[in-house]
Amino acid sequence: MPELPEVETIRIGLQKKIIGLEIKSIEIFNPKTFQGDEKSVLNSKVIKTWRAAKMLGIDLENGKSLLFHLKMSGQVIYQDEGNIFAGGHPTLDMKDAMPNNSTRVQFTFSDGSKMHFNDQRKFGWIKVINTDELNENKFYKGLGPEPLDKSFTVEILKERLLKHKTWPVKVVIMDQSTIAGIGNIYAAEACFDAKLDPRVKVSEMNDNDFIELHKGIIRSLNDGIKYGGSSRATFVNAEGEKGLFLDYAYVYGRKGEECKKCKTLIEKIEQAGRGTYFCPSCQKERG
DNA sequence: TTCAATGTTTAGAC
DNA sequence: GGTCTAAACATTGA
Repeated sequence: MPELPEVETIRIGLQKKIIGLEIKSIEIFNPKTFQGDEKSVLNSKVIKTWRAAKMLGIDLENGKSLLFHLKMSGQVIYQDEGNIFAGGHPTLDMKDAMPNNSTRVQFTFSDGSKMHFNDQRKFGWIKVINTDELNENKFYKGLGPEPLDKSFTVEILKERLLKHKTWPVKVVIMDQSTIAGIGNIYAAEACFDAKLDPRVKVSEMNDNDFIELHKGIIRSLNDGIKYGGSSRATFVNAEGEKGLFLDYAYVYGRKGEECKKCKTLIEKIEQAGRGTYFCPSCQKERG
């Protein structure tokens, strides 16, 4: 499940490869995945790549931009002479020949290299927009502050969270309009890191909780980037297999397993229709 | 066979 | 409008 760190890993990889290249052709295998006029992005140089929350952007010289959203099962796989670069949802077939049966869109660049947008569940999308109309994009417009930006301070976190005083902390940090880019996995991990019970309401948090949560969010996201960078960014062999992805998680997906810190069994509850994992001992509810 | 899983959008109820 | 719930999207695997 690609979240902010996975998308950032992809962006860093693409940045090194495609700046200055032109898209020569686009093959669309699943029409719903690609929105907009694909011809309008051909034969124009890539000038910039960027990321906002879990959205990836590629700006072109002709004033058009491509927006990507991987949703739950998207992957971006880039291939040039002898190299494969892949990021996103980890599956075994990532390292196989492309396109495969989850490939939805294929881009061919001016140097002959190819980029594939794979998406098992077809929830992800690619959109063509005018670069200067990005601010009108509904998703982009509604985003909260970037948690890895230097300007994201404890004060900002507190201010954003207090907009939803009655919400449980884990639910509120997943809300894209409150903070950008945190999904179910990192929300759970950030709470664990901050030793916060995910059910604690914002109104029940004290100053120390905000400080710890701020650290927890940044630490788990950075760990994710580090992890993505080291194990998936440039794999050429069997890396990218399922198990690797969540090996570093303390609580996510570990129901009934021992907490890595205190050996208490990890519990799972439901919050806002999503699974929440936590250690009942390390993450104590406030009194 | 049914159901949970994921991120986001959209719709509806209070 | 805030807040909450649920369905929808597509697919897989338990």
